[in-house]
Amino acid sequence: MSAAQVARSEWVAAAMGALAEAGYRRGGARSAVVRVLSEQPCALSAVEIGELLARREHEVSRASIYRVLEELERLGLAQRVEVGQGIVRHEAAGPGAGHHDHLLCERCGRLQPFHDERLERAIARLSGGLGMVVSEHEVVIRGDCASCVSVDRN
Amino acid sequence: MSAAQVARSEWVAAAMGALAEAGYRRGGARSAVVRVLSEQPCALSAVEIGELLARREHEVSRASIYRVLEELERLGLAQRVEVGQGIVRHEAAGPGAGHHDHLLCERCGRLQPFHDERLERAIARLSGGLGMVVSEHEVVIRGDCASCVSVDRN
DNA sequence: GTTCCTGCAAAAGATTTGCAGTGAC
DNA sequence: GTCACTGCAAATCTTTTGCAGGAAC
Repeated sequence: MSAAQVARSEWVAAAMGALAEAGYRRGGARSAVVRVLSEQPCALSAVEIGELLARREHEVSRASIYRVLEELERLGLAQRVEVGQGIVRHEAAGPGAGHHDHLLCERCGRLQPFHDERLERAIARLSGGLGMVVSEHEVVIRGDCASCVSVDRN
Repeated sequence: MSAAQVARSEWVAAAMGALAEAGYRRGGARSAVVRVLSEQPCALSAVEIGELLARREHEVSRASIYRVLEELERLGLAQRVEVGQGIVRHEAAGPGAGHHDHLLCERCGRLQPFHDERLERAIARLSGGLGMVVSEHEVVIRGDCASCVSVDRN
């Protein structure tokens, strides 16, 4: 099991624990959404989550997906990532989920995670002086990804 | 006239020029939207732009606002800022508009601009090594703003 | 006069809500 | 047995599109 997989299974445990502690019971839709989120490298839209679930486990209603995502976000276990096309994407967040930021290709729409220590330090330092209780941050870098640019050259 | 106001009027001129150069004529809705954007310190939603215009100039149809914003974004004169509630906000961007990043209060929903040189440098340095042609970036820091926190203390 | 710009109305999506049945505890 | 969870259908809201009249050039 890779380090990332271990971290992800820790996130599943943490998420289920936090949900239980908040008085939620563990219905099928809820754990299915948690499981799907834990396996993704990057953010998914509610529709994509629904499609994945339909394909790999069993159909879960769109409304339930939205409700579960809302709960997870309220508890700080998931994070909204809003980037392009008016669609909201969601990904695992909080303890065990591993923070990352995002690269968005403006041509193909692909969203990729990345991480940079220097950037994180700059934000941490900055956060101290804002007069605001900072809970999280998000960086989106937009441009044309390598594969789109190389297609262009042909 | 303050430095910011000068910059903003430069942006209006640049935007109108770029639009003209791209073959657009100057209809009422288009210049009204450009003017409203130029006066705002931070991003507005299409609905908010419509309300401001209705109050201060004259009613502009929602569809036209969306069309103008789309043109401006295609020309790099405006930028989408997507942050919470599935609503897309828009703000002036490009030459004369002054880049800034965003602070979002998760309690009151207020969006404020901020700028930090160290952060910009970290992102510029990072962008070089991504294997991607970077066109812009956006940083959103979320948390509870000073006024919301002080309300809490009372 | 031609071509572009706008507003209106309808359409298309995404997200939320109300309600009744089912399942967890 | 009670209360929470889920699915379904309807409602809401934002954004997009088609079309006809009006305005810029």
